[in-house]
Amino acid sequence: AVTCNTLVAGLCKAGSFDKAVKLFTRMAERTKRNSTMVTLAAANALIDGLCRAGRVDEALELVFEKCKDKAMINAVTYGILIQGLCKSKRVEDGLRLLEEMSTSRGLNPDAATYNSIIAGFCELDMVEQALEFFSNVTQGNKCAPDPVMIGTLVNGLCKSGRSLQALELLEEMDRVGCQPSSQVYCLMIEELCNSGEADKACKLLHETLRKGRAPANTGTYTMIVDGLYKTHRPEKARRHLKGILSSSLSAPSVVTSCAIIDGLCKSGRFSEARWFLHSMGQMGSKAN
RNA sequence: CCCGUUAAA
Repeated sequence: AVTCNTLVAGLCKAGSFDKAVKLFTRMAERTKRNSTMVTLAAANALIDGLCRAGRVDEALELVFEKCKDKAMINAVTYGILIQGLCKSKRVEDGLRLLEEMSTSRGLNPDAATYNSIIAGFCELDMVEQALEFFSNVTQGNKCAPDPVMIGTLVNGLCKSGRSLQALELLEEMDRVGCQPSSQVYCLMIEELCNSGEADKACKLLHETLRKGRAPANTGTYTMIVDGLYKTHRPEKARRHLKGILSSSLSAPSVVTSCAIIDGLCKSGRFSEARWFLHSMGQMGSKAN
């Protein structure tokens, strides 16, 4: 039965609705007793498939009108519908559903569901409302700040040209022990470089290296190196690059220093690359 | 336990 759930979900994602529905009905028929959890997961996958196909209203109708069985609705069902609404820019409807699920069904929204709302606001260029919603949820102890929410907000703020505010949020959340994925740091660094704040980007990279959350791709390093020399005096650029060599608890890894040298070479700064290699030696980092 | 959330290459 568990594999059937996964299968239904997979068929939906692959766009084969009919097959998924067929499988689902066969599952439902065979279900003897007490496997409501199992078919619930499959039903949710189907609802999600409908939403992703842009058929949110059909999904809503299915859940709230055609389905009399309360056991076939859980918090994930609501989460899916709320996401569906938000993705079709109907955040207000999503909020209504969010309200309903706790007040009239006693279901608790989780971080994923709250995040759908935040993402919905961002998509509508309503970052201000997204931030307000986020602080209501977290300050009101409904939900702890979540790494995904931070990612959503950072993305939203950056996309609306407020990268410095995004950085502030990132730092603030870091202080309360909430850090997003390395992809989000990657995005943040890119945005900072593009808005002439390569020095801040470099500092952030330094932080992520210390925390083991550094972006893994070399493109990020290239951007920082390029940005540093483009927007700052060479002395300042060197100081920032040196910052990565020093003051970390452990020496930078071979991949880190390689990536920096790579970035210097790719932007044609060969003498700077030689300088960096030399500095590495002075600071006790070995090249390979 | 299985189903839903943001994100770089």
